[in-house]
Amino acid sequence: MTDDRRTLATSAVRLAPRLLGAVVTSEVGGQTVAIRLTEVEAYEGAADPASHAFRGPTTRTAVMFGPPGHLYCYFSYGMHWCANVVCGVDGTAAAVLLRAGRVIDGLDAARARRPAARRDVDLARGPARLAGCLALGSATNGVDLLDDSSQVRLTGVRSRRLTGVVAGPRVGISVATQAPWRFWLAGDPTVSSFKAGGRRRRGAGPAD
DNA sequence: AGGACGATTAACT
DNA sequence: GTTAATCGTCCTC
Repeated sequence: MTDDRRTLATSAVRLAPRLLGAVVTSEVGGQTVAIRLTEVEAYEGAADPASHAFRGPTTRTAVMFGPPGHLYCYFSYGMHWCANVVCGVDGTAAAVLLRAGRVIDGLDAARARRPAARRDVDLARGPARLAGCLALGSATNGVDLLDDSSQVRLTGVRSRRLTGVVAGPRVGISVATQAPWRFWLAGDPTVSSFKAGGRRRRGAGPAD
C-alpha cells in the first residue's frame, strides 16, 4: 500500500477535517474540472446508524467496504448523485461525503454543467451540486482516486487540519443527528447553509 | 410484490 | 417559510 493510501486508512471522523483544502480533479467527458473541498461529513459504517453501510454490505455499498482511496457514488432522491471518499482499512466501511467546495479549475465546464447556479460560489455548494460540477455518477463509482490514470483524483490531503476548520451536526439525516461529524471552513461562502437533520416523517403523524 | 424513505435541489409563497 | 420532482434501495409482507 502506498503512503498516500495509508493516510486514508483511518476513521472517517479523523480523516474528514484533513480533507478540507484538498483538491478533487475530474476529467470525465474530456473536460477538466477541479474543486477545493470546503465542507465534508464523516460516516463511520458499522458504528454509525446514519451510514449507508450500517446494516452491512449490499450491492450499493460494496465500494465502501473495499480499500480506502476509492470513490463511492450513490443516487439520491431519484434525481441526484453524491460522492464520498472511502477510508478506513479494507473490510471496514468508513467514508467521507463531499458536501461542498470551490471550483478552482474548469470554471466554464462547471458552469455549463450547473446552469442553475447564479454565482460561482454556488456551483459546488451542496453535495449533489459538487457531484454535478465534476460529472460524478454511476460511471465513476469505485474509481481509484489515488491512481494517476483515473478520471477522478484526490490530491493535497493534509497531515494536519487547516486552521479555521469547525465542526457541527451533519445535515439531512434522521438518526445520530447530534454527532458533530460535519466539518467546514469557517466563513467560506461555498459552504452550504445549515439545515437541521431529520426530515418530517410521512404517514406517521400523531396517533391521537 | 408492495411500499416507505431518503447523506437533495430548485422553485415557489 | 413550503413543496414537488423522481426512482433506486431496502425492509416487510
